[in-house]
Amino acid sequence: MPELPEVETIARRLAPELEGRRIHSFVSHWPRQVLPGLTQATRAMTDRRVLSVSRRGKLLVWTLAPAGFVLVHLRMSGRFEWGEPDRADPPHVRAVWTLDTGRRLLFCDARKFGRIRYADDLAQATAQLGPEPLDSAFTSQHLGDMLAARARHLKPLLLDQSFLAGLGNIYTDEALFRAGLHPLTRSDQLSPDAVRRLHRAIRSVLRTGIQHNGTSLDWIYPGGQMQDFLRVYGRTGQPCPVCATPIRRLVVGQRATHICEHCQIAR
DNA sequence: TGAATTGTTATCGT
DNA sequence: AACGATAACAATTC
Repeated sequence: MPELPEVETIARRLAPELEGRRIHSFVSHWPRQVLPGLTQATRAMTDRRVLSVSRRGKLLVWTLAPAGFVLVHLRMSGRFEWGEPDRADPPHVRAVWTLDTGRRLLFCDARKFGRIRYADDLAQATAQLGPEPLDSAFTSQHLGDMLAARARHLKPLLLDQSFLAGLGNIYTDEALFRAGLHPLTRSDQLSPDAVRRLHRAIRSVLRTGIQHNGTSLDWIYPGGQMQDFLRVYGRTGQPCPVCATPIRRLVVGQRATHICEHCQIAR
C-alpha cells in the first residue's frame, strides 16, 4: 500500500531517530527478502553509521558511513516499528536492526513481499526508476515529452515505476480524476492542456498526500489522514464530489480503478 | 473458503 | 528488435 506520500512520511519520521546512529547488528527471520544475500548484506550494514534517511520513488534510502546504502521497499505490507523493552514485539517481525543505543528497529511485514537491499552504488541500484514527480526538474514539458514517446493507456503507464517513480494505485486514480482524464486515454493523444492538467494533478495530489501524512485505509499503514480527502479511490457507488454521478469501479491492467464517468474523458 | 491486495518479472504477441 | 500487453507470483487477511 505505501506509495510516495506514505514512504516520504515514514522517512521523515525515521530520520531524526536513525540519523547519526551506528548499526550494531542486523538479524533477518526471512532471509529471502534480504538482497543481494543475507551474509553479504549483514556484513555490509554492521558497524556502519546512518548518515541520512531519504526516499527515492517508493524506496526508503539510508545513506551509510563510511560508504554504502540500505534500500527498503515496503511493497504491500512492510512497516517499521521500534522495539519496546517492556512490551512484546508486534506480529510479523521479519528483520531487526539493533543500534548503538541498544534500541531495536523492527521491520514488520505480514505478506513478506518487502525487500531490504544493501547497495554500494545508489545510482546503479535506482537506475531503472523514472523521474521524481516532485523534483523541480520534472516539468510539464518533460512529462509531455515522456507521454508522447509512448503509446500506452495512462493508468498502467503512470503505475510503471520506470516511467515515473512513486505513484501507486491510490494516487494514480486520484491524479487522473483531478486532471479530468479517463484511465484508458492513450498517452500520445493528450492535448497540451491535458498534459498540463495531469502534471499539476500528479504533483498536487502527492503534495496533499504528504501534507496529510499519507493514506490510512487499513492496519497496514496507520497514522495518515489522506483517506478523508480521496475523491474517487475506494468510493465505488458514492457520488462524485464534483457532479454527484456515482463513482464506478473498473479493472484496468488487472488493477481496481475508480472513476467518475462524467468528469473523466479521453482528451 | 476464496477473493482481494500490489509491484515486479517473465513471457507472449505484434 | 523494441515495445506493449498479459499472466504469474510473492503470502496473508478477512
